[in-house]
Amino acid sequence: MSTIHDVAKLAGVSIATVSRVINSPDNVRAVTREKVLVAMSKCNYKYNALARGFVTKRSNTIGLIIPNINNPVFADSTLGVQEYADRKNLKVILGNSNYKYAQEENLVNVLREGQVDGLIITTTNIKGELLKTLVDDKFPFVLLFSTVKSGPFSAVGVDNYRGGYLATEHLVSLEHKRIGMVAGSFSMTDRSFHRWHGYKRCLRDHNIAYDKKLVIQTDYSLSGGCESIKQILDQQSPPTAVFCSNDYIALGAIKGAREAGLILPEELSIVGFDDMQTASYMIPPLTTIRQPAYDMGKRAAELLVQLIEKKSKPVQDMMTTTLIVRESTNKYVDEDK
Amino acid sequence: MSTIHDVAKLAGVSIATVSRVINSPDNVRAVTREKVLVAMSKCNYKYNALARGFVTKRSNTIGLIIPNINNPVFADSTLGVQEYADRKNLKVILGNSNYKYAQEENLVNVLREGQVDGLIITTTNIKGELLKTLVDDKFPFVLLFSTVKSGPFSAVGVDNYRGGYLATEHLVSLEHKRIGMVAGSFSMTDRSFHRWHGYKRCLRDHNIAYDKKLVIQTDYSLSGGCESIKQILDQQSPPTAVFCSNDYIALGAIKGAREAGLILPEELSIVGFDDMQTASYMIPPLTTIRQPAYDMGKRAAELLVQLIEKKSKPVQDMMTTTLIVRESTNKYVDEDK
DNA sequence: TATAAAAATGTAAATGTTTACATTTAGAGG
DNA sequence: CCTCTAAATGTAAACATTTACATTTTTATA
Repeated sequence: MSTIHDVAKLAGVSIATVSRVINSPDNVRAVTREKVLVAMSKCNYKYNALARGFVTKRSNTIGLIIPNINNPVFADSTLGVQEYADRKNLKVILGNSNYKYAQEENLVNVLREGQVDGLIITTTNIKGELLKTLVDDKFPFVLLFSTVKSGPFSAVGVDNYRGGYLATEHLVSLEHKRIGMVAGSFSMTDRSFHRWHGYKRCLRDHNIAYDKKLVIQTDYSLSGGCESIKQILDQQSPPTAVFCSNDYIALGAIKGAREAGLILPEELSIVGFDDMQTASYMIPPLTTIRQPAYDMGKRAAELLVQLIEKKSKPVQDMMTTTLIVRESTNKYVDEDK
Repeated sequence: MSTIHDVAKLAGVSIATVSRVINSPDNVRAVTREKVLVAMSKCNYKYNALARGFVTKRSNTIGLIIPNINNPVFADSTLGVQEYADRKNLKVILGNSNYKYAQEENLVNVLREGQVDGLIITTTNIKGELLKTLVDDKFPFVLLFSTVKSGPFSAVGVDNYRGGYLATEHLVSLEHKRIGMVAGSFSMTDRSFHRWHGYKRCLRDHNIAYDKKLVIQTDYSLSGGCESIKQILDQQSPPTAVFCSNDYIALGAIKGAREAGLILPEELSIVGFDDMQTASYMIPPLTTIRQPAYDMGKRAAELLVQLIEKKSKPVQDMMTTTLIVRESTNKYVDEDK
């Protein structure tokens, strides 16, 4: 492996000049630059980014921690992060926490060892020590799919409370009275928790009594959604509509409902959350609360870069959710009539 | 930021000893180790992985290049790679080529600058200069979702020809005579190409004439599948069964077929390829050719580590595909009867 | 207790860049 | 052709580790 020294010798210049043609070619005379370039290809020079990182204290790499790349909404946000990172010539290291806080801590610690200039974290535990430590150490990071509107760090998210409210309101407007919810476990993320509060509040605003038998917590998985809906459905007076914490759970729930013998959406309306890419390809196409995952990822990356370059104070960016009405929800029909 | 030197001074030992408690703690006496550990936490020492990488010429990071993280099958394989990488304390840098060879080249070049100890590549162009260069430079890499059974590099894949054959055979066994194919563009990957050959061969073996009007190439997207199936269906004698290059396309195709007014699977049978996680949650649940994406990712990572540690010669690992019969395929019914 | 062997620790060089500062060169204006 | 200024280039230190080798300490054995 040839180094900058070999190139310098071959080209008859100093190593500083070689370094300059790499980093600021405009500061070297055209003839010299040419000489160096020729020498470089002659000795098959490969730039050593590790050495550069060592001296500049920059790896030009950022870390992205998400719960699970299998969930399309996280895949979308990842794509957004990458898009912006590419533009800035940053690499992105991806880690899955699998909704486990311990795993999240572990990832952060590993990545912080100088491997990464900053972090984008979709956290599972907003209250954890982890974030405090990062703040204390002034380590650049931004929260993605954040639930907080203010704080000593940058964040991009969405008003989950409002999203939950919106979803429920849609169901109410379709004259449903018994509206259930399949919620992602509150212990796993508080996003689900806020959506649940929006759901409850909306019921109250419309004088519908909250019935805890219609709410179930599950893990963020297809099978979780499938099992849970069956449980909810299997009781005295089952719901006629269900709000699912996210589309992924909704996909499972639709399958579960069908397996329980229901016809959708006539006998059961379902609303999801996220608007993942395949939502409109589901049968029935899923009515859902859209959050702009791709844009959120992109924005998070942008904020992170600003932080790294110390160009800005922490910023919290809350994007808007929108109700996308498709065909998984239906006006309530009273079968007794 | 404190360094190994600060720790050494504080603990009253040499820097070599500090280095040893980090890298091979068993080689230092318990009392000394304790002293060092205490000193470390006292001055809030943070290990500098960049400096280590610089001297050891190892970043403990591998690169993973896939076409698109949005396709669940690539998400699955990514998870497999990460699982093994975690076990070996390796980080993984993820890059999306978006099925563009130029983007793939670019990613490889960036990552090779000493940032990465090895690469796992799901290539879009098996014939490209890229692989040759990597081989020439003896840079450790393994091909994932490879189509080649031998060569001067490690690879893990699946017999796509056989997979295509299997899928078609299933349709033939259901007595279909007009069997179409929605293929991913051959120029994008040769996996699709091989599946198509398997399809053709199977038709021939069963004395069914190949009709090129029943085959269409599209990009690997949901909308691609949706549009293409409509096109195929919209002709004189449309197919009664269609083999889709992958599940992602199949998901689009199912939507397209429905929009064209067909009832599935009675009026049109569809077979996919991949068996992505959501395949069994589709309506109808998708009959497909399973390839073990997660295991393939894991195996690829394993082979890469062996290559990096120079423990092995290149190995090609071909895993088996299996037909998973669900409900998107149906026995052919002749409506004229 | 003396000695040899093994274990623990220390010393110093090496790694491939960037960069502040110093020096040289080129070009402009008289 | 000289002087001055600006641009180009060179010099050398710094970065935080690892590691081969040397030295010291500990342990085991006679």
